[in-house]
Amino acid sequence: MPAPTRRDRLRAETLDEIKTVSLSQLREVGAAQLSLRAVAAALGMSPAGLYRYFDSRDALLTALITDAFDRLADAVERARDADPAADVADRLFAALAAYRRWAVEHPQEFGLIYGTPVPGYAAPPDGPTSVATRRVGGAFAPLFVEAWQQGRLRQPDEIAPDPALARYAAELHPGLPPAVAAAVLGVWTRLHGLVVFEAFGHLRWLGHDTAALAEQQLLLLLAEIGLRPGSGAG
Amino acid sequence: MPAPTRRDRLRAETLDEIKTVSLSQLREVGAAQLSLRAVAAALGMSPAGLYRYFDSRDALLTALITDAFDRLADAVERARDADPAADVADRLFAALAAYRRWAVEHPQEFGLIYGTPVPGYAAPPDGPTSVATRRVGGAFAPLFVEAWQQGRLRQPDEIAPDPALARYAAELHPGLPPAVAAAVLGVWTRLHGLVVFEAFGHLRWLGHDTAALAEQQLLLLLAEIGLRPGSGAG
DNA sequence: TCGCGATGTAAACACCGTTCGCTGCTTGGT
DNA sequence: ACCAAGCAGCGAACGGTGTTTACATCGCGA
Repeated sequence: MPAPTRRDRLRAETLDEIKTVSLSQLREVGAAQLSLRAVAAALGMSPAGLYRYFDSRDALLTALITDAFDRLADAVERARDADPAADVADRLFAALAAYRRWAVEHPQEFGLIYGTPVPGYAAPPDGPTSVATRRVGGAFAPLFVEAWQQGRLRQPDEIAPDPALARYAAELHPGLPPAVAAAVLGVWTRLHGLVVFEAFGHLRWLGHDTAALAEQQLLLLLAEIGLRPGSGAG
Repeated sequence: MPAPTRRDRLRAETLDEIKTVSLSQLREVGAAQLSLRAVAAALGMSPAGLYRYFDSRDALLTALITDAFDRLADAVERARDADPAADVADRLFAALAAYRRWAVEHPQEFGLIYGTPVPGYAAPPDGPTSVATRRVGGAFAPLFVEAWQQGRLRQPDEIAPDPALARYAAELHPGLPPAVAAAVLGVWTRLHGLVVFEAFGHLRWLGHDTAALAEQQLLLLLAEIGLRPGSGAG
């Protein structure tokens, strides 16, 4: 591994600058209105110069997407591990709340990663976005495994065997029952529905402050799998 | 009310044609890539001509949005009322499944109405999109009221009082407990999370056929409020 | 020091949404 | 039956976009 030359360093800096400026533009005007020419102008560059760093506007957006995914996953993991000694129910609640909080505070970035997909485009299963998606889900999973190991995970009476679910369970933890994997998926998707509605403004007709409502829903979500935060060991 | 003149009829027909062509373009290339010039060309019109029917591209998209909302609500209501004599649990399952099915079969339209919002734009509370949103939610609500009246709705032990929730409950049915309103909102948002993930391809890493998984999740969703479809009166 | 590849630029291309001024045609009233 | 008014539609243009191309310039390894 050769020492990074001066030019390499400059290139890395410029690349970072481009992403920083693009991100701030994204936050202001949204992904749809993000303009390469405006980004270039803010950098004091010509529009064509950007093409030395990104093949296309889509490539730039893809980079922003994976970065945003990472920040979301970071936020969740940080909340999850803030108090490692806390009860697993409290840690899971903190993780869910962090997911919601990040989305509400960064609606543009959340929309970028979880919003309307481009019709023709299918993310390659090994591509950066797929990896990042699984990382977010993976941030929740250990807590479910832990709660299951403690015998505190309420599981549905019957669960039809599903190959995809079985594969996912095995991937999460050896010997993990598919029902636990279903719980991970279930809580994640349900959390996501609430968060999407709130972050995208589809709950605004309910009232301006939906934070209390959201927290209530999160508690109900956990109660359904038998976990009750804030009660020592609920 | 004067009889519609010939010009009125032609105008209505053209307006319909514009929306039809736009919709098919939307389904092909997505909302972001929908081009007025392409729509005009497909109609054998000049681009400027479209402006006699819609003030702007956004106005056209708004019309498409409200139409899509209506079709979604139609699909849900049709499934709900397909067998009015059926048990309420079965009818609710049918309604939820219709919501999912419509989204999966029309991802572009679903994305249009529930996807990434425009950053500056806030839908006016009395605007057509807000009305349409509530109509979709309103399609589910009567079933919850019915199940509650039959005493078959499992309610969470405790539910913190929330003014927005209380207002919503009163709006749905006089004397309805806020907990039931919370159930409506809860089931709706959770269903939505599952559907968004599936329709937007965020579950594709799980496997290609997520239909079985989705149906399973719907059943779990209903089980959580005490309803079990397909069992006479579960 | 030379030469090459990387960096950046200006100009152009094709497309976009939108506006403006104009031509006909439909319509309601005389 | 005719005429003025309004509506539908058009071509041309404007300012914007992403992207490509040909050309200059600079940093670096040989």
